[in-house]
Amino acid sequence: MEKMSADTMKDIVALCKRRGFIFPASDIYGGINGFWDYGPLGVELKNNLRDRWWKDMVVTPPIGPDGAPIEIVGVDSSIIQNPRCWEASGHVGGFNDPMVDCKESKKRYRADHVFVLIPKDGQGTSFAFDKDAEQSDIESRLKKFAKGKSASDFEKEMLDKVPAKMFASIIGPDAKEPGTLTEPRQFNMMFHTYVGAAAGDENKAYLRPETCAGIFLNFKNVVDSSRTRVPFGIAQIGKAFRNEVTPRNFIFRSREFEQMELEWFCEEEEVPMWFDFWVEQRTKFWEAVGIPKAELHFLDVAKEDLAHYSSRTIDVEYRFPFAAPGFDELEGIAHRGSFDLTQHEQFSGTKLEYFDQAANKRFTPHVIEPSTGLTRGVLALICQAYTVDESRPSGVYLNFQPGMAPKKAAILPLTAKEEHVPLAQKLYMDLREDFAVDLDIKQNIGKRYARQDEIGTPYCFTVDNDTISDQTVTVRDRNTMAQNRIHMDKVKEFVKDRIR
RNA sequence: GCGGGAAUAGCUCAGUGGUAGAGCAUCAGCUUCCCAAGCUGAGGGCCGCGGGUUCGAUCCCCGUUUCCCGCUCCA
Repeated sequence: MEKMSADTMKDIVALCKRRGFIFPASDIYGGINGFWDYGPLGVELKNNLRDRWWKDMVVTPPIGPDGAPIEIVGVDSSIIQNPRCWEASGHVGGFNDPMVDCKESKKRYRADHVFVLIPKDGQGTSFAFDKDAEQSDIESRLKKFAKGKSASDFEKEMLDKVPAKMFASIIGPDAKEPGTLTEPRQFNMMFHTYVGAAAGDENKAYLRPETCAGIFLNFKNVVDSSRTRVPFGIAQIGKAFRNEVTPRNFIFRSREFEQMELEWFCEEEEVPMWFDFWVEQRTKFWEAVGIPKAELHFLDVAKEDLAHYSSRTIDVEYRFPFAAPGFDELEGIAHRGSFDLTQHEQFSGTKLEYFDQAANKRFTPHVIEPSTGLTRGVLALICQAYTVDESRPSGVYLNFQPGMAPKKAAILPLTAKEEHVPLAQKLYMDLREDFAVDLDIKQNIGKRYARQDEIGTPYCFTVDNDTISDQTVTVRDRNTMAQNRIHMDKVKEFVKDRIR
């Protein structure tokens, strides 16, 4: 397989559009930044990955360390919730960073990460510094530009606390002239909307920036209604929305995306064991859907980079072509502690403790969260499958793991002759009861194989003259292009054996 | 949000101040017992959108949107 590069992305994007996997949203209007639509094959691929995740999590959850299957149930919560839930989660206050741009240095700063030295006498210019600036740098800069004043002549104030009218006299951290800093602008990652006809602050609501909140909000409902016992998990798949500053890299960072999240509730003492368990399980999942372990990277997120709620996070990263030879995040497995349940308990006034009847104790479970982007997963599958092969007519094929392929098989009469078509139709009608399959009658066989290669169909079953006499068809393998004969009655079993 | 580049058929791209082309794809027919995407033909674009200059703009200028690259950002 050819080495991945940033250029590969262009070819992948073109193929995705040409063959109906992914289109720009609002394409005929010129698109809209950060939004993408899934076409006929894209939606099949996405559903396959989604269904596989759901099956592995909710329908047939993994075997636990004690040898018994663990317990996971699903929910499907609303995208819009009571806005107070986002205050509890920290999204309203937490990701509302005021940003400042410098017109001179073209740099952007978080206003709460920059401090300003303001002259105590109110005269002359003020100096802005990054919060991590070295004391020696501060002094040398003052010596150079402060006209005889020293550090003791200044008051320190964070930039986001400085009134906007004073900005004209501030020299930015990387600037030489005063007045180049723009006024702080709020960058809130959450989309907001209004519930009801009248638009006003009192009915402002948010589109969820992640699906997990809907799980925590329903923790009590699930426990009360489903006979689940800690340890157990609640899974959810759904859309989430983030007003990304810069959507980039095709569907990798988009403003509307789809998540598959599991919140695993357990006792605090068992967290390390379950954490390792989930890292292993999730790795197996990605391998099973066609991502080799060699293309994955496990990043133990450094303490200083951890989200406020997490004491440990492992990012499962994939070698996306735009990141190669590096990696970018595909899934995050986070220990969220009891942060969410505690927060929602406080903000809602509803007890979210768990009562263990056997041990007769009451506690707030800790949470391990394997959270992955379904749409990022789709991109990873496409990138992984994309294989250049100059020797074949299509020049490229998609090497999907058969279970993930949008079409599991194509049924092709070798010619459009009367004898071949009815047999192919019969096989098609039989197979489509169980699998997504194509029946393609038109044009010569080479063209049809090439077309199936390009959309990643793993098997082509071809009806020829021998089929008429002995009911066998050829199976043509996408990756090897090799052919074998099997009986028509065995075709369904053949496919079934290979798609899991 | 900043800087740079790009925008012409579904895709990849040529092209010229006088209202457009190729290859592939799609469709029809032919051919073909298996990679021959071979042969013949057809459909398809007010050249991203809006302004300006000009007798006339796909081409020159400005704005805008989208995409790509680099920053920034990514709780």
